[in-house]
Amino acid sequence: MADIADVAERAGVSIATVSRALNGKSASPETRKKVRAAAKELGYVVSSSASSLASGRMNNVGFMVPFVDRWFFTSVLKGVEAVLLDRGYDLTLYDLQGVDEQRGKVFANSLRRASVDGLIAASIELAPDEVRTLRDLGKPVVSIGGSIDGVSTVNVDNLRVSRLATEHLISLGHTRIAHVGSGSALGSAFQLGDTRSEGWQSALREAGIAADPSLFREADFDIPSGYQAGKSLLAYNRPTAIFAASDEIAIGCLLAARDLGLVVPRDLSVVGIDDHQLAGFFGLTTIAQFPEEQGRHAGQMILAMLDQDDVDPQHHTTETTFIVRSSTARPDPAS
Amino acid sequence: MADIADVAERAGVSIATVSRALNGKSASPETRKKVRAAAKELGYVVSSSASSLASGRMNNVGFMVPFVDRWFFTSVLKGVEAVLLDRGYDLTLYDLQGVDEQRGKVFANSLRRASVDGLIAASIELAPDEVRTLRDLGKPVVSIGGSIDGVSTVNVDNLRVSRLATEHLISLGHTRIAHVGSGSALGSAFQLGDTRSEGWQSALREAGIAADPSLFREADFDIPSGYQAGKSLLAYNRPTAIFAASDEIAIGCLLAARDLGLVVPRDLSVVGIDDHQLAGFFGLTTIAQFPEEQGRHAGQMILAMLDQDDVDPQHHTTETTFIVRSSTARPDPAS
DNA sequence: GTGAAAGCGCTAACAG
DNA sequence: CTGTTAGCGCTTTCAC
Repeated sequence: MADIADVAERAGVSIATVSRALNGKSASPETRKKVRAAAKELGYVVSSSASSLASGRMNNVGFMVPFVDRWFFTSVLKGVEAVLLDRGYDLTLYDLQGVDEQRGKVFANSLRRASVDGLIAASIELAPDEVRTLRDLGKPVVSIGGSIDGVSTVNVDNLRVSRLATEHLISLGHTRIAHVGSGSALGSAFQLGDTRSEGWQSALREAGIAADPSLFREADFDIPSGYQAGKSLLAYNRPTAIFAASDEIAIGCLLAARDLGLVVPRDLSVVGIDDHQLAGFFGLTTIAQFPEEQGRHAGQMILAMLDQDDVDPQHHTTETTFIVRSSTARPDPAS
Repeated sequence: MADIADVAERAGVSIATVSRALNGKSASPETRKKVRAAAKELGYVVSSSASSLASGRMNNVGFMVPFVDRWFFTSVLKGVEAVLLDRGYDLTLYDLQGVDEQRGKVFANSLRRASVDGLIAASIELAPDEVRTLRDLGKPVVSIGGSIDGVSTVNVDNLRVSRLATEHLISLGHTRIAHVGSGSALGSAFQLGDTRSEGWQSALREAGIAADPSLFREADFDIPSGYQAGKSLLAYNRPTAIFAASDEIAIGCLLAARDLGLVVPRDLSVVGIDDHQLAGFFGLTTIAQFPEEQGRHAGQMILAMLDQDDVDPQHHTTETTFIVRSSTARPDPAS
């Protein structure tokens, strides 16, 4: 591998000049041309470790998620990656695989080892000392889908969204409205769904309807889990409507209803959150939350923080869109 | 940040000893204990760039995919990540986002910059000179879902699998058997589906059935695209069976059939490949190919190559399982 | 705008 | 088993 000295020799300039010319620092146009040519001829590429060691910049951003194989996270990832690649940054993925304890490992192994310039955490509750470590290291953090003290965030207004969804069902005349979302299990370490449960409860309360605890089910944010929850919810003394904390859960409920011989929306109304790729195929009424857009925004935020250090924490709320399809209707008076 | 010298001083040993003690090289148990203690007290963590610069090891493996938001790739990713995290390796994600030209960029920006120790490429056709560059750099490569000259591979026997799927339909008595898969568009740069088309053709040929070109449709490997293809295939002069190159395509076809008022499997049989999470819900007959397992295997392969350099290219074929559900049956004699 | 030189923090011979 | 000593390849003052 050709190194910077080879390029310098070939271009007839000093090592320092090569470094500057290649990094867009002060250098005469003419020198720059010579250097570029020499570099190309030699097939020279900087050594990232040498460059990082000398400069302290890694050109790499970490992205931490509780799961990679969920639509929401994959979509966010896509948005983040698009922005980063475009700016020549690499993306290091930390997939916690649903095991919160992995977080400590990742911190010890990678983050503190300073192998990334910053961190984007999606639906993850970082511990205060982790945040402090990162700040002391001068590494910006942006959190998606959850707020962490003193950290920039990209979010949707989850409380509002879940109230909206619930109110939609109420306004159609439903009173037995169930909710499938995440409880404490994942919810605490991974900031997933508690706020949505609150929205459900508060909307019901304001409508003068008591939130029936027997109409709540916990579920992971995927289709099989939504299916289980749906089956259990619809087996006996069933609700006329379900507010699911995600489209994947909602689709699971729809499939459960189908398998139980229920007709949607006649026997059951279902509303989700996301606007998942499949939502349209199932006629699912939902609230779109554009995760890819959230990812792009988070990516831009962190790049901005990298460019000009110490920016104050920013907070961005992504807009949502209510999409009414055919999975919700007035309750059947006959039933 | 405390550095290695601080630890050395505190432990009362030399810098070199600290390095060795912490890296599991020769060091007396007692020294090791002292050093560990000192490191912990100071909150010391190696600088990855310094360590990499000196050792040439990055502790990082690149993972390249044409898309992140497809079930297959997400599943593979999950498997790879599990193995790597477990061994303390980081994973750098290169998401080409369906744009093959991104590959060149990634090569220039990251791979040659030597920021990874090796590369796992899923369904990607690396150019010969790219492979050569990597080999010259001493960086192992493993390819998943496609074979590249002189590179280790993890694969399923795509030809066999697609023949199997087609033969299943033939054995049920179908003769108008359509295929939805990938054509040349993505197929060439991203090794996705051409082999599966071949399997379809050859199985038909051997059964003495002419593969009708009008019964072939190209599709991306996702549900919406499968839906489009299905709609177009089933609109007019329709086949009695469809072999889809992936479950997502197959599910798209199933949804298209549903929307056209067709009853599966009475009016139409559909078989896919994957055993996608949703396959069971749709009663889809399919051939399971365990992508997560493929990912784990690829991860182990590359770790092995990293441990003992210059191993000969290995080739691993993952087993598949035929799963018959309710989306396939004998053609309806009435139609 | 350009060159010389001092590290960045660690690992890997090499002696002992 | 441990200390000494070279670098690893680049960026960045500091002079000029």
